[in-house]
Amino acid sequence: MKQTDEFSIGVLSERSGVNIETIRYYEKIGVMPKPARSAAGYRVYGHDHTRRLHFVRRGRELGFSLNELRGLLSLVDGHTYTCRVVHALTVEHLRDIRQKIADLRRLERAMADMASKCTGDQVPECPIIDALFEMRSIKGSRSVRS
Amino acid sequence: MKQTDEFSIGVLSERSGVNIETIRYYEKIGVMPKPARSAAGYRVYGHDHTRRLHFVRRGRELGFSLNELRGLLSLVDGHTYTCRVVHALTVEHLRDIRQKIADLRRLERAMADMASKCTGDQVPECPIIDALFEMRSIKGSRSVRS
DNA sequence: CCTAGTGCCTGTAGTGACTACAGGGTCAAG
DNA sequence: CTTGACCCTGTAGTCACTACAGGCACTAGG
Repeated sequence: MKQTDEFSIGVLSERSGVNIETIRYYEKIGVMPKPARSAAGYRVYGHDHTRRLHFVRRGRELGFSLNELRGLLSLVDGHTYTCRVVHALTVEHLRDIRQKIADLRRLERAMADMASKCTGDQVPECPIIDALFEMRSIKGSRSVRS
Repeated sequence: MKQTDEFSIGVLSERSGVNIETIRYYEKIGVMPKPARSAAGYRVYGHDHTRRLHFVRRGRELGFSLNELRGLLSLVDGHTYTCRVVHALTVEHLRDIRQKIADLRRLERAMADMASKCTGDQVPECPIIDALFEMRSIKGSRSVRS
C-alpha cells in the first residue's frame, strides 16, 4: 500500500459506512469495479471508489434498487446520461414511494383501529384475533414488505 | 373427495387468494398444518384451513412477518393467548409501521427536492447525479426496503 | 380403450440484498 | 516467534415467496 491515497477494504468500509462483506458483494455483482490488488492479493482502493460507494449508499437509502443504481452508474460511467433520463427515473421512483406511504397509512389505520378495540385484559379473548380471522382484505393492498 | 366440505389445494387457493405454491410453502414451514390426503396423495382441506389461511393473509397484508403470525397462531392453537399479549404485539408492530412511514416521508422530501432541481434538459449534466455523489447520509435512515 | 388436458405431487433452484460463517493466508507489534 | 488483527475465497443462510422439472391422477371426448 503506497503513500498515495490508497487503502484497504477495511478503511473503505469505515469511511463509507458500508460493510466489508457488502463491498465484496457489490464487486461480485458488478456495482463496484474490481479494484487493484496488492502483492498479497489484498484489494486496494482509492478516492474514486469511496465516491462511488457513497453514491450507492445514498441511492440505497433513497430506496433505489441495486439494479436501478447499476443503470444510473453505467450512464455516469459512459458519460451518456442526460438530465431528462435521470429526472424520469427519479419521478417514477417518487411515485413508488408515495404509493408505499399511502399503503402504510391505510395499514396504520387498520392496526390502530384494532389496537383501540383491545381491552388489554388478561382474558383469553381478543378483538384483534377476531379481526384477523373475520376481517376483509385491505383492498388495493400491494406488496407491503416488512 | 367426499360430499362434505372438503376440497383440493386449487380450490383453497382460489377461495383464499393465496397462491398454490405459497400454500405448500406455508405447510412446509409450519404456518399451515399438514392436511389429510386423498387416496392419490392429494391434499384435502376443510373450512378450518380456509379460515386459518385467511388469517395468515390478513396478517401478511398488515405487515406481520410469518414468524410473528406463527407466534400468534400458536397462541390461538393452544388457547393460551390473552388480550394483553396480542395488544402488546400489535402496538409494537404499529410503532414499526409509523417509523417506516416517517422514513419514507423523509425519503420523499429528499427525492422531491432532487427532482425539483432537475431541469429535465437533454444536457449531460444533472443535479440529481451530483446530489447522489455529494449528499450526506439521511441520518437515522434504517431499513427501507423497496 | 386411448388420448389430451387439466390438476396435483415432490424437490430444487432462483429472487434481492445482503449477512455469516469456514478455513485459510498476511502482516505488524511485542 | 507468536499473537491478533486483518484480509482472502467460497459457500450457505436469511425472508417470503415464485418458478420450474419431471412425474402421477383424474376426467372428458373420440
